[in-house]
Amino acid sequence: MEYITRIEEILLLSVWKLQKQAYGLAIRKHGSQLLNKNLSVGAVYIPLERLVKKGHLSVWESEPTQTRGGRRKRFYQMTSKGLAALNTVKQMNEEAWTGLPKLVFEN
Amino acid sequence: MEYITRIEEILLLSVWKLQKQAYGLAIRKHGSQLLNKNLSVGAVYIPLERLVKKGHLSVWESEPTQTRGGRRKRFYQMTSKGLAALNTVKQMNEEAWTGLPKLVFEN
DNA sequence: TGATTTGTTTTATTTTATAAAACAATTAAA
DNA sequence: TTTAATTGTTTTATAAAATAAAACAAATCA
Repeated sequence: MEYITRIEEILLLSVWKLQKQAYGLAIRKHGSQLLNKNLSVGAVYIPLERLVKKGHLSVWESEPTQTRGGRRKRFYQMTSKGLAALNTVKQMNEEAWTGLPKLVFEN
Repeated sequence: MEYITRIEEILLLSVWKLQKQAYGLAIRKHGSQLLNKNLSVGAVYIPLERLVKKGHLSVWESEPTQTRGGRRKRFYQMTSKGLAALNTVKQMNEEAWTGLPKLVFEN
């Protein structure tokens, strides 16, 4: 079983969250918020296209809209394979975190 | 805030789980079980040393033991910085997973 | 003393992540 | 109607991370 990287998980979660609004820059914004860190443009588009290539996402392009700079957008959509990968990583995480000694912090 | 990679998370979780038994090969075995995938030796030792360098883990070397092949071991131990990083990734994950549309699978 | 076992380190390569710049197409403003 | 601003994607060049495989090391067993 191949596992997905952290950025792939973030992007899949973002696409799933944004549903019909999941295009590059929106995904970038959402992912940056999740990570609390400004993702660069390339840091988003490149793994997004990799996810498409691997079959975790599918893609369709919209028409331009009549707002300033409203170019066509490249929308991403989860595939069942993508959903399955997200589910796998979730289960893996839950498993990894069970039965652990508590984390204790002395600030 | 820098975030840790998936393999770093797995390794930190393994070290924390194994407590006083956390040396290279044991970590490799535990991490492989978590990922359900055979991690190669390099896939473990290299990021482990990176975690040491970054201050998430500390290290001490044991004496050899009187069992066959019982060489000295290089034991890893969580630092407070490592615990904090684990905690951060946990919170990030919980946040990312809340308020999401349910994952539904049609098998 | 040679084989086996357990362990770490090194090397070479592929994959991923990233920043930054380039490119494109739209509307707003001068 | 030309120029500027805006929103968006693609490309490029580089650094960092992941990985497999081989090399190396030191112990006991037969």
